[in-house]
Amino acid sequence: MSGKHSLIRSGTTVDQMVRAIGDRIVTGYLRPGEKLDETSLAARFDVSRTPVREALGQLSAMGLVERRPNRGAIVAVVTQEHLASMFESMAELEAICARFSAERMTAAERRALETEHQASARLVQLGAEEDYEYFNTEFHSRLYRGAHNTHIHDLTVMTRSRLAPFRRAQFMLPGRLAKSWQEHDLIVTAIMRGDSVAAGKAARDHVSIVSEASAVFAADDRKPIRRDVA
Amino acid sequence: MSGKHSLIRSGTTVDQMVRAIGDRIVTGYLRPGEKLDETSLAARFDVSRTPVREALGQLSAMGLVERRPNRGAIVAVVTQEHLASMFESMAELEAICARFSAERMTAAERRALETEHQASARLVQLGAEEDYEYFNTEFHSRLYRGAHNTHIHDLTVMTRSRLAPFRRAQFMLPGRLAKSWQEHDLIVTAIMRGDSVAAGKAARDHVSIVSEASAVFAADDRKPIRRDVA
DNA sequence: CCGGAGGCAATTGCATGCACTTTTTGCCTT
DNA sequence: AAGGCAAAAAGTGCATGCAATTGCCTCCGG
Repeated sequence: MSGKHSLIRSGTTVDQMVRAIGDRIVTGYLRPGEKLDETSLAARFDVSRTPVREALGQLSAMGLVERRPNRGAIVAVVTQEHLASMFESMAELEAICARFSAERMTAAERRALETEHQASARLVQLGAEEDYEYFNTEFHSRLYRGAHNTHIHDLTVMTRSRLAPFRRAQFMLPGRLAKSWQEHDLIVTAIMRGDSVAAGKAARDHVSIVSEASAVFAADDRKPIRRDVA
Repeated sequence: MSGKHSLIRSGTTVDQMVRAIGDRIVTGYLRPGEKLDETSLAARFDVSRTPVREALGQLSAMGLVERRPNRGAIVAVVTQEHLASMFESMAELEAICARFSAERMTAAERRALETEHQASARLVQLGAEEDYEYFNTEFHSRLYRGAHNTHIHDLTVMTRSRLAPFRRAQFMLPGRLAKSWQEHDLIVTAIMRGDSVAAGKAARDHVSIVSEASAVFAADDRKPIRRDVA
């Protein structure tokens, strides 16, 4: 949510805290279950506890942080079951975006999607994981925007960010890039010919496969939590 | 979001404020665009500004209020376009829930759904708007829970609450109760026979119709508030 | 009569302080 | 030595205070 605000280079300390802490969670620098001590965070960012508290409250409202009254906040811990439910939701949301994209993308949007997608083929050949990941993100963002529905866009982006910590691992899997590109290709092809049903299905399958890949890592990765905020 | 927390009879002042203010927004007591003055709210609920501020921050993260740095908070104003996008999203979300419900509801859940639905027929005959609305909410909640997917559940509940201010008006439309019941009946029937496609379609259509009904009211009803939002 | 500069009141943003809750530590008992 | 209890330490929750920003009002010049 708050889609428009996230673009703003906000001056308020609270928003900076939300972004700072949120980023660290989403990028996996802060791991699920890790304790978020108000005083330490305040010291770490050189602000008072108030903005940190407000930020934790907002992150809690977003689901990234879990707050136990009087007992502090921790990075939200997701159970296997909840993780699965998020991936399943993600698949459905992406399916909706792809379906709507197939029906509603403007000519310019279709062109841009296809162009960028074709360009990314080069990155697959080179095995440029990092760069491909960037294109991958951009690719999916195009689908979300192409749906021309701000609320679905917000829900999807939000869900995606909550899944982010569990997705990074997948790229270590060998052959993943080529597979991903082919799946994208199915989606693009369907969208280009305006086949909303096929686009939806292709997008859903794409996420499902990512989900399976990530689930493997989610299983073990979770034990060694205790770690201090630097 | 924060699905589990919302059930807790939370002792913390901030959560009480979130519920108090959030309820007033959702029920339409506070209208979109209305100014939310920290000091007044603090005085009104007899707490200091701090919990009010935190509550406003969280509500802002949820999208119920809009916050302009240094310029105060207002109840979120939704444009016609955004409203439409939320209704469309709602239709898709409900479709997903109905689809999953058709596939996954336990025997007990199906039984309860059908029983309650049949019981509500009586309320239609009586024209008991208020009571029917309660059943209606319960009916939809059953669908969300029946999907057995906590994240979809959260997204749906959240979207529903944001639409709440725009839905109340629809019940003034004559014949609405009977129509609503018949649409519910289509959904229930499809779910009972495990027809996920039909259930999804019926649910989507149901919301779409509500959407059209509400749009009428959204059009005029909203002017006299103070629309200084860009 | 209109438009803009300056100042004032109102309001927000953040820091600090204090009370209360939880957790830890150390001692005593068994 | 293990368990339990109590006091201290740590950390959270909320109130209050002060600086900073905004919006308004006035007054002046054109």
